[in-house]
Amino acid sequence: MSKLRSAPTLDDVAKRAGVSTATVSRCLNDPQRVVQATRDRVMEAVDALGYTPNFAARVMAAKRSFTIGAIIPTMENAIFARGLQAFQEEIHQRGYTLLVSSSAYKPEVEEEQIRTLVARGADGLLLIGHDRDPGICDYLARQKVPALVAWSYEAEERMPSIGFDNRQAMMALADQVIAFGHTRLAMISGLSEGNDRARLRIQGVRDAMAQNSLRPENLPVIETPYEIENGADAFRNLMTQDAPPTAILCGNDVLAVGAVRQAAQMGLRVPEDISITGFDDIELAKIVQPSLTTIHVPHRDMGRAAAVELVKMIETSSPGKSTRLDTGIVMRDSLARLI
Amino acid sequence: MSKLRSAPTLDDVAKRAGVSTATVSRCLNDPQRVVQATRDRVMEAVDALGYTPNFAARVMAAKRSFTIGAIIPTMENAIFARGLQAFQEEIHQRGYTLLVSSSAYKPEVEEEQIRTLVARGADGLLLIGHDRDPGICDYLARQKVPALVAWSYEAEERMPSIGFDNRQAMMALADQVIAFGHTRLAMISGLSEGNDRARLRIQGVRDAMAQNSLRPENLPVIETPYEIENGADAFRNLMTQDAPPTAILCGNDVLAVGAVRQAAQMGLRVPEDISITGFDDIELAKIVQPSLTTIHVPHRDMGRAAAVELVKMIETSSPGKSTRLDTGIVMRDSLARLI
DNA sequence: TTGTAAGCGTTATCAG
DNA sequence: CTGATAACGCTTACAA
Repeated sequence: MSKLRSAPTLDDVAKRAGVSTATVSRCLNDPQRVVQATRDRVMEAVDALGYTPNFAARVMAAKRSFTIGAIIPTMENAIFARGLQAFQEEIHQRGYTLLVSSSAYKPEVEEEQIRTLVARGADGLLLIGHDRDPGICDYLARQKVPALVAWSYEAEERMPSIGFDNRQAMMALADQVIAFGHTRLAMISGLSEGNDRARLRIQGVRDAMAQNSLRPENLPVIETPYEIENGADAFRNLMTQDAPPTAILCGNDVLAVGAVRQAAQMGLRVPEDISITGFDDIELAKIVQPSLTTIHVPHRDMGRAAAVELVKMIETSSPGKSTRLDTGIVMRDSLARLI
Repeated sequence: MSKLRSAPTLDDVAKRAGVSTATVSRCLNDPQRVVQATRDRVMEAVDALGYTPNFAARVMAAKRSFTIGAIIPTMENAIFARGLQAFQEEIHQRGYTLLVSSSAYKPEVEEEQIRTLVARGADGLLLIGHDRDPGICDYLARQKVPALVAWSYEAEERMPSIGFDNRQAMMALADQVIAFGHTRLAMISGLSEGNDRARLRIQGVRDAMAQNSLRPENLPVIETPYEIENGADAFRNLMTQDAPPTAILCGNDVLAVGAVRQAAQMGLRVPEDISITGFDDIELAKIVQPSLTTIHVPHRDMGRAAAVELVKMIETSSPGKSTRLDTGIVMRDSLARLI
């Protein structure tokens, strides 16, 4: 009948300390509610036995997991790494643990992950971007699991968000490009379906063109997954057509790096022969040659702010409030001034 | 008494389908054990109610979580990203979910994470490298939680491992460097304390020197955390001494990239004035100029193999067997031939 | 301040 | 093939 070297339980600790399980539980969760003497005895028992509370049991009883789930489109490239790290540090400080999973940019995978995380008792969820099936928002509302959107800011959306204005950021950059005398623009974008960031960035370029009397409908746009190779392919594609562009705006730094490399491969000088811009300002942007003119995104600030807000939503049952962070243009070497 | 729009439970489903909870449970876990007719009725109820099983309850009852935990030193740079992604894909295919956390290269954090993951009912653990307190291995053994080490191969260690021979890989590279005529070597390493990969890579360089009649004790080694900036600082340090080296071997690509950038900053040409090598062959290695001569590590294969092995350990209670993967030297542009 | 005992939502063992 | 029912380990009223 003896549990052969299995994990010690509350009961074991209670017995060894000569108290009830309730008291042990209190010692662990709210130490002030038990007198010093018993507390000492209990704690002694706890680490004599090497006791660790069983998480599943705790979640079931408390209906609270101190776990926050995050679903990001990808872990492979660095886009989300830094912000997530900051998010993690911040919630950890507040006593929460982070569960990360990646959806590979697939809506149906994201949905499955959301359900999994909720079933696992996540107290709150961090999601990327606003584009998703309303049904899943209903689900979250019904389950009363607070969710916060990051990497995108949109006050009018149903879920609160912490991020930046993707359209406006890209519009500012395109504006700059045009101010430098470029009139033949092109764009290498991420897949815009189900990805509001990608969609809004394209829109930003178009809006800048319209504002500057260029014809947005003439903007060549290639949509492709965010991979270096794809950026390279798209670049070749764009440059081998008649009247190639003088400036290519890329949906993110990864695509831009691919474009820069392909340019070198084709014997084109950047930015003398062709200007290329990025978005995100990840580490790569500084390292590639020439270094990338790009949009700086405050990854760490965003992660931290998201953490603070989400924890607040969880702990006060507040609906959550949206915050818009600023981005800025980082001028480096991949954009040429024509005039 | 009505549960106001709370998550539906097994009981709710059972009632709606007019069966017992046991039957519903069986429908979900082992459908063959219940006849088509009832199964249909149950399934209808399941998705009419939008039922998702409560994970904590399931874990408690089944003592099985279909969760695998992985603790990696860092998520910030790309070193582990690719391998982990492959690992995740592979276990997901086998019905497991991955829980990732990062230890920031701190042994005490890793230990805490291990305990947390075990408390959460992880069925198995993926750990990086062999260097850790034996106490924690005892703990894992006592809890009967299988653990597998990756990124390092060492048949003699207590835990089974899937990885490569860090010493030998680095030795081969150093050998090549020496064969190219370099005699004044230096090394920029990661912090070797608690990091067997770093330690063994240093050893590899020393062994190659000894084998080639150079004096290993003369090798200048700077140990520093794996960050680009640190690689740059170390490089400056090394190059501003008397009789600077002609080749610097870096503990990984991140440090090497820092060194390359600092070289440019100091007006030194790579590889004409100074040769620099990396380790890992992450994406960065191809992008930096000049591209990095480095050690290629089969990240994805390693991740996949680790997944297969760990799941096997979990499902068959086998002790696990170690596998050594091959690495290779990738010759690019950052290493010069002197003779 | 501490103890008792009723859940929490599953799975699994028996019977039927 | 299906139904009761006893765990699983913890939290939390409620009592003492």
